[in-house]
Amino acid sequence: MATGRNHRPATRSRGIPEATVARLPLYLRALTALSERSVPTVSSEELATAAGVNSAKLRKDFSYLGSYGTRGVGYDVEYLVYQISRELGLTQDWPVVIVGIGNLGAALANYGGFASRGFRVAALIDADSSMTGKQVAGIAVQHVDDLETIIDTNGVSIGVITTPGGAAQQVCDRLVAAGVTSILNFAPTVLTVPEGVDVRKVDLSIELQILAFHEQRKAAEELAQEPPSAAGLPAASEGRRGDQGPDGDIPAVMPA
Amino acid sequence: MATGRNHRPATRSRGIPEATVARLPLYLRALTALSERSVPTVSSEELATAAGVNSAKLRKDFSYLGSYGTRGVGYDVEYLVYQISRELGLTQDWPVVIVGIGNLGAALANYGGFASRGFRVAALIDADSSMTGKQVAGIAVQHVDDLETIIDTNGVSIGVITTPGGAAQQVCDRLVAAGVTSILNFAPTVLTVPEGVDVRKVDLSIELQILAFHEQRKAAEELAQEPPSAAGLPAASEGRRGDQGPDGDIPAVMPA
DNA sequence: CCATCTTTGTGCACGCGTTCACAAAGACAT
DNA sequence: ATGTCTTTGTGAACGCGTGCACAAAGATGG
Repeated sequence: MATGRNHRPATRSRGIPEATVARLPLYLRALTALSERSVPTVSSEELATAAGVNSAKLRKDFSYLGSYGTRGVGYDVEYLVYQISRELGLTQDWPVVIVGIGNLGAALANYGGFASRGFRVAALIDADSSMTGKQVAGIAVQHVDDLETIIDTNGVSIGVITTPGGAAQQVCDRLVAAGVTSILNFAPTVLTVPEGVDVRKVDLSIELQILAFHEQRKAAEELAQEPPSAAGLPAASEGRRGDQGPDGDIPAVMPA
Repeated sequence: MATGRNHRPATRSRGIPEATVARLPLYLRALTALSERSVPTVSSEELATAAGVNSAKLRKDFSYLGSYGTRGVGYDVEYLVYQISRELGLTQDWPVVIVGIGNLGAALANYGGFASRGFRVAALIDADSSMTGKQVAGIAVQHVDDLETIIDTNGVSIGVITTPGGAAQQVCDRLVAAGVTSILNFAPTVLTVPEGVDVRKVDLSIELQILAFHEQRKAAEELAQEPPSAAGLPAASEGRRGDQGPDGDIPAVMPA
């Protein structure tokens, strides 16, 4: 995603593989839970199951950060929490703006998981004038006209876009021009940004479509395994699928 | 993310690589846009830029579905829309339940991108009795006590969890027991499910943490390259420059 | 101090996904 | 028909991520 031009070959940021970075927050959450239960140390095996990953993978991930474990014992929970937090940059304050205060924007504004991890909602911005001044999650919504000023005075470098698809690119451009260098995009649009700006995309409908694919596949498999019971229409159309259908193609069939 | 035991070995569902499946919805969206503009055919190069990917990758992706293009011309838009829709199982109706009608649940219920792609919100479910009967997105919220009945009578196989983290596993268990085999989880929890159930996770705070990591890295690099000038506030970046942003794109959204 | 036991850290092999680069296929003009 | 031009489809190479399996490191007990 991101730029319209092609990207570099899966950059390894400072030696830490992207895949590992993506898992660090997962470990952090599991560790935080342990910390709250005052558990002093944890083995790679335990932590791995808590985070839902393979223990070898976890150890390798940690090895990129340095050697923070003790053989025969495990990892010191508090120390690891600190190290991962530091690595992810969560020891500092990240002011964030949310643009587009519909249901989703409001949901994010209310989401507790942010504040607890160094993210502070600095401002809520919407294009609808009738929203301006309204309180959402205890914060007054501001008008999009003031976007640049807001970014500037708050030193915001991370922006969240929850506008309709049509407005996203335009908002993105303004955010970037105002100095934002990281964008979390919830709009169903491919954003084009200049070099040096990071974009991450969360697309609700895409996730569902991927699930549907697997769901369909499961249904088809089940049907195929089933004995010659009356599976829907018995007689069956003659050789359907005239030309297309990559070979062993099982047409769509609904389960449930 | 499922834990029970590990899942099929990164299964290539029916020969189509996971990575490709994850991109199909992206292509579909771009194609739909073209279709609405009555564009008859499109080349791999054009479609690739519209979808934000590499053209070679796109062609290879399509090659898994079969040979639907015409050399020297490109792909027939309408035909491709149909083929991908069919492949993803979007030609059929998928009833979906959303459990946990807070801000996020409401946002999803209102999200237009669902209905247009074969997904139908069959029911909204919440544990709070005072919510029961309330209309959200034109649908009456039902109580979680009736969860099993709702799943059963509507033939639901896909569930969306937007509850607080604490309730997620419990809800998940009930959904699965009632017959749901695909779950989209927005709660910040690692779900454990039996074999054969797919879970995809969307974690808002994880996405932000990944952005923070890269943001911090960019700031650090800039600082390192900068002459010993006072670099002001760490967060408020200023000097835009043609550096490289990481783009190896590993979504925090994981397959089960 | 030595033996044993636990758990980390990592070398290695394997497989998936990406990308390049090009031959084959078809369109189109002459 | 024949030649030229465009664009697909794919063989092959490469790089990243994963997981196994084990040696090294430290804890613990006698």
